[in-house]
Amino acid sequence: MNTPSFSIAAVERDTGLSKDVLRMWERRYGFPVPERDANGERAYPAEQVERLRLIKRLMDQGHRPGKLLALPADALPGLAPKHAPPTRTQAATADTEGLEEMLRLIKQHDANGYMQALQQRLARQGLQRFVQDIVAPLTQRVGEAWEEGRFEVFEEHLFTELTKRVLRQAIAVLPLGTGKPRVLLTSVPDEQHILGLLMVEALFALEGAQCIPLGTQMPLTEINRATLAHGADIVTLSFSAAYPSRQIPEVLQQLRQLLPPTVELWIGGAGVMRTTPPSGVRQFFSLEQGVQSLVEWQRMA
Amino acid sequence: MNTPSFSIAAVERDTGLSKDVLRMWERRYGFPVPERDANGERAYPAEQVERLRLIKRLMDQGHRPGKLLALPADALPGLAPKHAPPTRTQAATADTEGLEEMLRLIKQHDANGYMQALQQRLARQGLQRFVQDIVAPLTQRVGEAWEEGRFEVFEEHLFTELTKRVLRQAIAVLPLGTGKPRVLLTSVPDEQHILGLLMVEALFALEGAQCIPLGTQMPLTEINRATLAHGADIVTLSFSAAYPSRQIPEVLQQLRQLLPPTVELWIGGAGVMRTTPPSGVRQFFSLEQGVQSLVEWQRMA
DNA sequence: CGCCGAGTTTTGTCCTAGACAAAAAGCACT
DNA sequence: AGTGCTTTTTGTCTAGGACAAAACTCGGCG
Repeated sequence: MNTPSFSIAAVERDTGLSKDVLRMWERRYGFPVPERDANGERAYPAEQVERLRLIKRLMDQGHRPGKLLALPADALPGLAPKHAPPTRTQAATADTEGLEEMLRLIKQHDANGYMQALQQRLARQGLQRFVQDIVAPLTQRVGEAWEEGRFEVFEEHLFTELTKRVLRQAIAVLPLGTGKPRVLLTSVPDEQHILGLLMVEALFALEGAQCIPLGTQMPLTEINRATLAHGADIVTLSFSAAYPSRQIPEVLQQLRQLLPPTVELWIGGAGVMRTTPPSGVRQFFSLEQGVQSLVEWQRMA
Repeated sequence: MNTPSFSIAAVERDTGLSKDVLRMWERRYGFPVPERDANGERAYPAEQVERLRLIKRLMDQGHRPGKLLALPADALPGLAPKHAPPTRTQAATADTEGLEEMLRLIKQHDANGYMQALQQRLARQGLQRFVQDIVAPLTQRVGEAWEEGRFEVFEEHLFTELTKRVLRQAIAVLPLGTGKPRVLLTSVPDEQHILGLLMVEALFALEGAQCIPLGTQMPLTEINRATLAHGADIVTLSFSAAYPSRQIPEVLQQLRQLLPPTVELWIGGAGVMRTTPPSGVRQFFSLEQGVQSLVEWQRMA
């Protein structure tokens, strides 16, 4: 046979759909219907995995599983995003043509060209405006492009990796923060996106805050330990659009319960737009809002 | 009640033990024995989660679950690592005292001091020796320290995050690679450690290779697409010691089957030390070995 | 004394199938 | 167009059973 087949664990890895869900769908909707290997275990042909991947992407855009699974395979690629297109509030000030040009560089896999374009803009505009006018809108556009199927996963990865580099580099050369609020920046397990946190870190560091970057995927109990060990005043988490939003309230409540009450818990990112946080948790819808809160905090102290 | 309790999903998140395993252990060994909430679902008290976390760490050191679960809770912390202490082959040339000093900085949570120490050494020694004599041994020591319980998870995260920055920064200022082998660097899903890949990238870039860094956690089918899109000659993966070694052969075989036969597949990292790779996959036990192979490749072409 | 092969135990993952709660959608009624 | 209620949809949890692969143990042989 020429088409390799995937175990249920492999499909979970590649599509992000849990084993439970895969089995449930098979039972309920009659798709996917994997073959069985010699041990009676599911063996998914590559073609079904591909279709599952597509279904997952459409679900992330607001489509419902029941509808998608009932649809024939060839009807899927034509579907448009379902939830309202994201607001483009910042478009007025942004250099739209320049942004599109940079997206084009990524799309052409021109890593060097993209890096140069970034560096150039950083040098010209300074870090603050670079973050707000370039990186943030770019990230948003890449997210949209991915949702619409115009970007491959690996193109998004390349974009993320290169952009992270420039941001980290820019942060590294800032004068070391020694100022008032000590801010711990991280994300919870299963949330691996860090670009948003880096943007926040850049802006916070510019305001003189002392940032403690812990990377992604910290277990909640470890976030608490780190908070105590570093004497942090604020814990900032980021949730991307890809994070399962149903889990957010539980996670936040749990963490809020673990942390000392005097420590503030701030959250932001595309993933928190559609949820209301539990009490004692502060939610941000934009970078500007976060910076404003930081400045307020500093004035209060 | 003052001790928050964890759902089975939360325990999976925080300990890394799968739901299946948690239920299995309960059935077989009588631990953990969670309480039940109103719906009859498991609710793990914080104390049991803590014990599970400890058990997991000891398992990663080579202890067997059956033994650990039979042991009383207070006997666990005293256990020593089981598998032979890693070889310290490079110790001869390394500046042992300096390394220990840097570890101490991390242990004291002195992020700024650690960054300065790193930058200083990078400037003094140059990138190549910095990677080989400082970053690689440091990473190894942090791994050992973590295994022995001398490092907390969040300390390891801080170390990783700060070290990544310096490395990325150093790579960013290298002359842009345009040379012969195009090398794609990434890791498979569930493998989030990237420090090893960054070290490889630094050394490869110094040899004039053109590196395409895609970050971590690429689905296998996406690795293949990226390879084709970028026209890569070599795909390099890294497996950390934390990666479940039982899954490595399957993953490699799958990927080898997906990739065009002309594309080489190179793997390295602490996770591959104890496994034999399938045919068509090249395994590296040290950074030097990787660089040597790259140079050979260049001579052949 | 060390090494190798066979047998035994340990251990994780997969399987089926049912139950239920939370979220989303539909709908009636201001 | 909004608001509150009912129904449908959907994911996660539960239970125990089966099995294969890995790890350990032990006997025999060089």
